[in-house]
Amino acid sequence: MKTIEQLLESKNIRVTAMRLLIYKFLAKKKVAVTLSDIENAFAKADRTTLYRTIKTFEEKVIVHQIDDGTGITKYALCEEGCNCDIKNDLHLHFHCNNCNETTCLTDHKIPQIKVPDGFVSENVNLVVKGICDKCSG
Amino acid sequence: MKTIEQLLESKNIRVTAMRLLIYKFLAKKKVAVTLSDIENAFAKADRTTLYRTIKTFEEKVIVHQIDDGTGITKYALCEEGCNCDIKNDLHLHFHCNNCNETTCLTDHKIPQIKVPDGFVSENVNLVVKGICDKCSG
DNA sequence: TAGTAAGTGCAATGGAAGTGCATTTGTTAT
DNA sequence: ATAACAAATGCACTTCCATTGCACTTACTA
Repeated sequence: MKTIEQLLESKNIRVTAMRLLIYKFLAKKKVAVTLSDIENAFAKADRTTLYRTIKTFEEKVIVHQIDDGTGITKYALCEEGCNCDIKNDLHLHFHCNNCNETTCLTDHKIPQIKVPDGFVSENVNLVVKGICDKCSG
Repeated sequence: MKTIEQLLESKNIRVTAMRLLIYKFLAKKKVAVTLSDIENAFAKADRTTLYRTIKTFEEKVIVHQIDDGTGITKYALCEEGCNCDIKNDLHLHFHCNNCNETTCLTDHKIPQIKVPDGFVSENVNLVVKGICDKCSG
């Protein structure tokens, strides 16, 4: 079990107080968060710092970006077994039309998609929308 | 073979010069277009008009909206057999990472996606990214 | 411990989406 | 045909999120 510090160092990211806090925040959340969510959680910190921290995490494949169709980009920690690189998230996401939360369904792999001749598939973005487990209960 | 006028009338949309032009523009294009694309094509017309025209078309299920992950919403004509309603496009889309164009793969249906217990799937957004036929040639 | 590279905060910009209101155009009933 | 009404269009403006430039501070390194 790596500490967060070790994780960051292993990816050549300098350990700072801010980054640890943001990492912990993301880890605590089970769902994908927007930049505003982070901003609200750390009202004292500047928006730019949060933005750039997330971008750094993204580059170093600590978080992945999710476009769930709300028009606002969300972010979630890459899981242990998450082999998404910068451009590819290989699992699917679920967006709840009720509570507006987006969840990573890490262990649900995206089925192989056939594309027409001449098209080369590099990666796939798949968002399922509906009602999540908390809201359907 | 319906004329465009007949098509619009059948959906209770008033036929105007602008709407005919925009429809023809969409029909000529094989790929999904952004509002800016339309704006550039009709420089004399006001952006608001184009915006509201597209929104009208969308409501009346003449075009469908596509979120291809670029952050900019695109629009494409619903095909003859396209049974997408306002909220659901049932086919998948291909986004070319090279030319940045998004194509409807109308005859490629989205496979059934399994979601965990408690989750209710209402619709699915699936965008395949890669290299399109024009760019891979 | 000085010097440098990276991180942070403030201010400002840009792009796309959306809205209010006045004006014009089209439709309908007399 | 034309008056009266409804819908469409154009202009101006606003909002929201994403992004960048620059100054300042903090952290690593020789």
